[in-house]
Amino acid sequence: MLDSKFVRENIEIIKESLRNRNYALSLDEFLKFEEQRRSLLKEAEELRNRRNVVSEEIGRLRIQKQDASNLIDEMKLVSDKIKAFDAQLKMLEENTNEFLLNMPNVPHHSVPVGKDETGNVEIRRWGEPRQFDFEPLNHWDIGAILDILDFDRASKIAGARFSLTKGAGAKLERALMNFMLDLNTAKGYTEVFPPIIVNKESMRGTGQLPKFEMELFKISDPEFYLIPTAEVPVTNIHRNEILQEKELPISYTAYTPCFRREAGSYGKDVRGLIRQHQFNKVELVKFVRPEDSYHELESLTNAAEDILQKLGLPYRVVALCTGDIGFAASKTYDLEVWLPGQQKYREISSCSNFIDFQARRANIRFRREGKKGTEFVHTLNGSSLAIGRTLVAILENYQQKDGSVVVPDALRTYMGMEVIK
RNA sequence: GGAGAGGUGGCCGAGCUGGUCGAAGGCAGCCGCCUGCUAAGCGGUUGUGGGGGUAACACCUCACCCAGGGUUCGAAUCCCUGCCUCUCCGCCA
Repeated sequence: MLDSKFVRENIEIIKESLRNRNYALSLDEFLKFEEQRRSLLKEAEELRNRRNVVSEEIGRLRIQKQDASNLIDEMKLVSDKIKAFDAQLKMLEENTNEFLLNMPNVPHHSVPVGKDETGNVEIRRWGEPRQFDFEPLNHWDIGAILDILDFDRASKIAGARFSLTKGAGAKLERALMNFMLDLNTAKGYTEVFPPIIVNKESMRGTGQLPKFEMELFKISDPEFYLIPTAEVPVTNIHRNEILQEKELPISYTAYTPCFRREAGSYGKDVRGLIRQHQFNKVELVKFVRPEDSYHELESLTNAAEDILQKLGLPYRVVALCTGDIGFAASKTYDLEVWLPGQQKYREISSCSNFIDFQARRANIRFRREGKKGTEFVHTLNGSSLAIGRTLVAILENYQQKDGSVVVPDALRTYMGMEVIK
């Protein structure tokens, strides 16, 4: 969420941001309501002040056993007026708040301007796509040959866009989680295992609600949501807290299942593991001082890249442009892994700096050493990595002519085998 | 699922027969004094958010005693709803 004062005082910046993000939001109504709200607030507060002063006087008179009925009558009227003001204020506040909750973050000046994913900019590449002396297969074909992926039965159990891993496939999934968590904790990230069902406040805190309800699985009675990413529960660990400067940066890593409706992606990636309603992911989350956040974004992105490098998977780093960047993010790098089955780089991680956008929604602040008052922290997160897609990348990149798959060196102790066949 | 207790400032803890309560007292923190150092002791001070104000402070004001409603001239205190915590019984991985 943006600061309403910031919006009021920086209309041009906001307008440009909305234009670059392809958002058709009019600020005029917001500014009008904001103006009304502030002038009403002032009047209402003056009346409250009057009531406070006179009520005290009434108390004094009663102790002295003097008559205060005329003052009480007057205050009845004042109280009625206050109620009327409050009702109006409440409406205006709901309007402006609703507006702010639906307003996206302002992209950092280093974010390339562009209208969709074609405007994204490649920053660097690592690794060379392997040259095959045979026609590389898709991961679902490899999975079928090795009998480690079973989509038919998964759809019987749950439905479309669910998967079932089996044998070495299931073990590979577990090996990847452990490998990633071990690597992350060795870098100083604290491992947490949070709830994967959360309340509305948490979803609002990180920005999924109110705007993206359609993308979430919801449980009613009682009302809960399944998390679409560990970002939600982990960032909300510190909701409504004031942290000490010396505690920062706080770094967490978490493995969780993730659940997404994938509404509106009907034609996309219908086969295979790429786009599932349920998938596993290891996430990195950081809480940092404002002046450190862009530097920390680089460090967090490097941590995610390190996993790909240790697995020997070729990838590239892409800076998302203003038209493709997420609602809450001020800057995002996507990591895209090479998939021989598709002859394409596909997203496997997304690392973002949210600056104070989530912190303001979730009310996560910190106090500077020796200074009065509080400031919002900056929050960041990134996948390290999406497990299912990593499994896809391994199957496709390490496949052999005979249909077997070589286990990357880094995973052999976790897998207890060198080849899946 | 049944029965009960409770949620107050960084922490502990009073207030809860409605008024002078942003809230006693203690601890912790900060500033100063004192003893040759340390400890103890003495004095002062220390919440968050909004609005106004200032060059910036100061300052003025409103709100906040789990959350949301209600009663009242006035609510931390009374009433209702929700959430959470704890104890006992039952049930269960």
